Amino acid sequence: MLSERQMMILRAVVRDFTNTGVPVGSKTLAKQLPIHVSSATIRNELAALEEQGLIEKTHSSSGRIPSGEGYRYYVDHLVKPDPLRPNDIDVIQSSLGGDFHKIDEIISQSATILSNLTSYTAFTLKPELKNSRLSGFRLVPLGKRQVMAILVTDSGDVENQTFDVNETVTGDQLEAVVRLINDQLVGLTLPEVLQKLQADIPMKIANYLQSPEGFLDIFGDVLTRAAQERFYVGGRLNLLNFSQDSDVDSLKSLYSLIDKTDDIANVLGQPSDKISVQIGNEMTNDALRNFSLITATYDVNQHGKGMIAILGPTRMPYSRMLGIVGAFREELAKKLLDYYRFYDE
Amino acid sequence: MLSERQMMILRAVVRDFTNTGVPVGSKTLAKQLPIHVSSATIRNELAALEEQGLIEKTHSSSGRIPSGEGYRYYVDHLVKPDPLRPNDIDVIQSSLGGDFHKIDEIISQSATILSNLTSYTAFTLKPELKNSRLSGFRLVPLGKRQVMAILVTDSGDVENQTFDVNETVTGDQLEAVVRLINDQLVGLTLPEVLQKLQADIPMKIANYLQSPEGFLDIFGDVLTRAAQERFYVGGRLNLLNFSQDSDVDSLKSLYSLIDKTDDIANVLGQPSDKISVQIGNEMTNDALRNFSLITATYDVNQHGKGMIAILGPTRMPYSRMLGIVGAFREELAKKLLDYYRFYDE
DNA sequence: TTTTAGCACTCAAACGTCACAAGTGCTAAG
DNA sequence: CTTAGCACTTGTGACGTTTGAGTGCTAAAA
Repeated sequence: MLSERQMMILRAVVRDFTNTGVPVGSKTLAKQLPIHVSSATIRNELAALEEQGLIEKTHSSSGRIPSGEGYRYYVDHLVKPDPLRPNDIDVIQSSLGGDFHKIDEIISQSATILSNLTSYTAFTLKPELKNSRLSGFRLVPLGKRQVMAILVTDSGDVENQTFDVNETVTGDQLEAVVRLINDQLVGLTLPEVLQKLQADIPMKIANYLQSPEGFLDIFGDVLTRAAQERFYVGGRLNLLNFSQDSDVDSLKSLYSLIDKTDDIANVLGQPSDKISVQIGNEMTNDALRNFSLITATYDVNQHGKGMIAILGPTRMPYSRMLGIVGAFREELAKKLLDYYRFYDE
Repeated sequence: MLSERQMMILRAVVRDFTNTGVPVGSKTLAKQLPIHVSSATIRNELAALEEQGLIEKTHSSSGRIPSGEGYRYYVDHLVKPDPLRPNDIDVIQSSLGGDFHKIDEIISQSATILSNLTSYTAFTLKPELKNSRLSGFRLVPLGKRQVMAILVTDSGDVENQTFDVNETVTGDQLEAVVRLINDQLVGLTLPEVLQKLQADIPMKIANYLQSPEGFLDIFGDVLTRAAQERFYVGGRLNLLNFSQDSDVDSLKSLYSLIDKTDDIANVLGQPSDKISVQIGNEMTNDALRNFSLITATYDVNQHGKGMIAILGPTRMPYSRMLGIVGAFREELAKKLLDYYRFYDE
């Protein structure tokens, strides 16, 4: 249990250290704090905080820096999100203000904006597609042997893929297959479609194609891709700013991490309505030891929920970052609702 | 003009320095060289080479390192490509052996292979499309408002893009436009198509659509993208290995350079049948000061020529790298000819 | 004329010493 | 409970020394 004064001191330690990067000592704190106590008193309190594992020393006679637990306590109990700076508001307005023709453009642009605002690396994830429905399927013959499969969902997402047909398949056959798919599967959610694809569809298709496996593979492929969570990353290069003393190896593993959709999904974790902060030492991945991750969901009502996140050094100004993430999720939700309203009408 | 012995010494200096990274002195050279002379003699020769600007000292009493001009002389006159290591041959065979369904897959995979072989960053560029021809165009209505434009070339490339039609356009109108395009433009090379698009096509289309601008934009867009040179990059992260003392800024500019197609095209320069080496100081871009670029074309007969390149530190083992690039261009050409043979038949 | 041994000289890198500044813990008095 | 005072610790940076690799030059040898 911390006293009021200890909280005040812990808050000051975190704020000072995240701003300057220098371990903070008792004298500095005594000057900074609103209360009037001597540095010796602060020293006693610092010792108490260290006792509880909230702060630590870099060497036996250094000032204090927050420990992982200290950051945790700070973000859980002591921090309060900063309001946006006027300048930041401008940036959001102007970058998100234009006309977009695809959801993906908005989401991808958002990653860029977030990374610009924070000067960290940002991730955005479009609203989950689990409950979007198949609204159409086409097979378009392109030439001698190539066919393009196109899949459209009711949320306006389009996924396509070209493939080779190795045997001679007639246009009539293709049309029959397309009609079958559209009759049987349109209107179902994507997971439902995937399920049906395992069940009765193969037999029905066998009426029109002698070897339906190849086709089913393609269809399953493009379907999975459509249903897959789609990540966008902004400000990749900003990671370079925080690689202490050019530790190339950990940088490399960091980059391979953020380029793998699965891994990132794993790290981001489950969506929750609150803005969540993960401190480096709390994350399983070793490459993230010196980083913190702030994640938040945004809510587009019946169109589902998406996620935004920023990845920066553990030593980041949390109040400002929480302010940015909090405000941006709202703006993004608004923008997307606008977009859907236009698209649905 | 260099004497035989001077050439031998320069070659030894470059080879030793590219291997060890340490400035090389007269004693080391005396031991290494096949001829039997004292270090003092070598010192005299080194002074002569320095006189000519081919080598230099890092400080007044250090060993010698090759200058930009020294590297140039070395690659122009002294180096001879190493034969591939058996291991490298295996890597190429197994990575390029499988079945590919798109040219782009082969080219992109090639960038990865090259970067693995060299542990540098590799670029690959698919055979130029300037003389490939438009072989088909489709407009596929996807839903209330969305339409997908698909363009196919005779080399099997497919390019597509979805767009919104803002007014109510009937399926008949779309079909008429598609028929017009296919009648008038199929069989022409892509540059020819682009040219016609500026000339008489707009008027003809105006017969079917009241405001053809939007459509022409889309068509031009997807056409340009199809005709555009397409780069693939492999081993991006390897650049991190050569950033001396974590010079974050130059690293960043390096990365933004290689992510911009236009800039890269610029740096790679014009194709030439010989394998070409550009030494850091010869390149205009400052971020490349400490790098060298080896580029080579590969030739797929009537299907045009493409390019491969590797970017590594100026201090790279040129003989080995030239061997790899030389061998790989052959393998790639063979593979592509195989691919086209299958596709064309 | 070319090569070589010898020698004085240069410089980076490694190392130890020293003083300094910032900070701590502890004690004893307020 | 707070604070002044003090001894103690440690990173940092300045400075001088030593060491080793390498150079240029000179004069003798080939």
